[in-house]
Amino acid sequence: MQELDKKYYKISDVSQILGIPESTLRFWESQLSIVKPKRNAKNTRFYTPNDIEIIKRIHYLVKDKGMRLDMAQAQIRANRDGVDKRFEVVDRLKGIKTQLKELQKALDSIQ
Amino acid sequence: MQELDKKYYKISDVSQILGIPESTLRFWESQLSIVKPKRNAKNTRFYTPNDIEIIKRIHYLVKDKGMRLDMAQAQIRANRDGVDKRFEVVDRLKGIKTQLKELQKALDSIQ
DNA sequence: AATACCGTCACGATGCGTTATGGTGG
DNA sequence: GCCACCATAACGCATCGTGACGGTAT
Repeated sequence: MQELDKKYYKISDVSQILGIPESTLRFWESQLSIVKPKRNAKNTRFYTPNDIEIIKRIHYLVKDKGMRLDMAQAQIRANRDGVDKRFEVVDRLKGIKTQLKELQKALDSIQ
Repeated sequence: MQELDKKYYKISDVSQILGIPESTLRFWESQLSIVKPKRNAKNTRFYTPNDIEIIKRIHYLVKDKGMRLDMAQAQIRANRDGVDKRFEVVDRLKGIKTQLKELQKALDSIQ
């Protein structure tokens, strides 16, 4: 996995890191509302590591999954909920794990 | 859910049932290898209920999910495995359920 | 004759991305 | 003057779907 330790990246950096042309990054930004990097006073884009992660995901959905741009965006948005639900499930499983451990202890203590 | 009790359907039936033009059904068939309805001696298409289910799924993936036709097909093919894996998981969970029930019985029988 | 299929081909719409142009700032 | 950025628009390409045509069978 790529290390993204800087706070902000220029479009040329993102292009080079992800192997996506700058023109494509600009085009995606024009089509999607999910990627809106910060700008400085001179209107230059500055991408956060999180921006880059989102772009990476778009690239995956569009190139590998064959999704349309807007649907990829919808998918990513929906996935926020999906991820949250997964965390809920994990939490419930953690609870069950605790119960099972207690059960095991209880069983061990028998005889 | 729609009842598909006949064994075979003509293209006009499928078109009417799914609300998809015949031309589109023919086009999809020309592009995909996953929908190849049987033909009679006169070359007329005859769709099985299973064919119709697959077409319904294609329609969902392409229209609702925004996938490209070929990717929708790939997804459906991959999903066969996915479904199988899910069944395996269910089987394992059934086994665990049985074990837990036995455990419960064992616990109940203690004092 | 009218209807319901068939294949093929041409056409148009849309989505996607690149290229070209001209402009600004360091 | 060079370079990196910007916006905008024109362009090319592929995908998708429809419509039209002529042909065959009932």
